[in-house]
Amino acid sequence: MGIIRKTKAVTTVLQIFEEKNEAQSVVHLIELVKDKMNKTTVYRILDRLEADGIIHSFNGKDGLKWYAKCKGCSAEHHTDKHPHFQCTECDKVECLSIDIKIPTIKNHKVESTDILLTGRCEVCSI
Amino acid sequence: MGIIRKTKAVTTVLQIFEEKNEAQSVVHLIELVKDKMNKTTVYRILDRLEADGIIHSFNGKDGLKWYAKCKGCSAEHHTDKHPHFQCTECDKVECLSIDIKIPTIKNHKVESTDILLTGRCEVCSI
DNA sequence: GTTATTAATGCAACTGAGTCGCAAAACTAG
DNA sequence: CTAGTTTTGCGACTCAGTTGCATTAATAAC
Ligand SMILES: [Mn+2]
Ligand SMILES: [Mn+2]
Ligand SMILES: [Zn+2]
Ligand SMILES: [Zn+2]
Repeated sequence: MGIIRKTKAVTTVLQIFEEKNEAQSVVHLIELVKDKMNKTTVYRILDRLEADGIIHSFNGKDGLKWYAKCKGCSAEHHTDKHPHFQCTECDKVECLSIDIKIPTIKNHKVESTDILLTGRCEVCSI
Repeated sequence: MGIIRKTKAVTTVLQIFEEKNEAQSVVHLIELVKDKMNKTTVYRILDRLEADGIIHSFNGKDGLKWYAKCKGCSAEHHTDKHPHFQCTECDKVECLSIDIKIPTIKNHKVESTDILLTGRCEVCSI
């Protein structure tokens, strides 16, 4: 599965991730490209890009869905797992390249870990 | 603010948390009491109970809002912070009383930490 | 117990993110 | 260029959560 055809819409969405180089909420993304494509298309393109290991998704503090570029993932192996930080002031999200140790929980099989830190970002904590 | 009047509806909601003694999704809670009160009332009661430090809220894996009883919190001090575990099979959520160390992130002021682990619970991992 | 005050509730309408089905358009292979 | 398949637009829909307002119920004062 995943991206098969490189359409104009796909290129437009990918360019946003390349240029801005930071996490994007779907709501914001839809706003950015609203003159170029339908919101349903945005959702579907993001789905395919994620299935291909090009971007990854997570939920922000207000429950909205966000996406950011992956580093070294493929359709088969989504290896780029990390926590996220969202600023309470400016709402920006950063992918954190820190490793947080999760202790084993007896009789439970942990399959995934979602960590969202919130607080003041570098710019907003001045 | 918080709970001021102990109404029938408030008592009903509180009883559910006392009896079941496990985390409840708002959607499930509304279903449980749908013959006794309006869904808006459920949302408002949960808000007030949370403001009073009696319950705490978090988002489950599918983005739905969940609540569970607090241990030792008050309206002023919400001290009962902990990660949650949601089963991918049965959807149940557990409050985990484990402590996960978050390293400091330079130039960032971390104010809160939301951790959701997903996987197989004790019952479902057999 | 009665009354006045104010908080809590019910109800209906609304909001907004995300989804679905289907016909039309755009790719790609041959 | 053509046929086969994927992608897109569009409109309608779903569903969790919210809002405004009129009504009801809890509490306190008397
Ligand atoms: Mn990330
Ligand atoms: Mn909990
Ligand atoms: Zn910021
Ligand atoms: Zn389970």
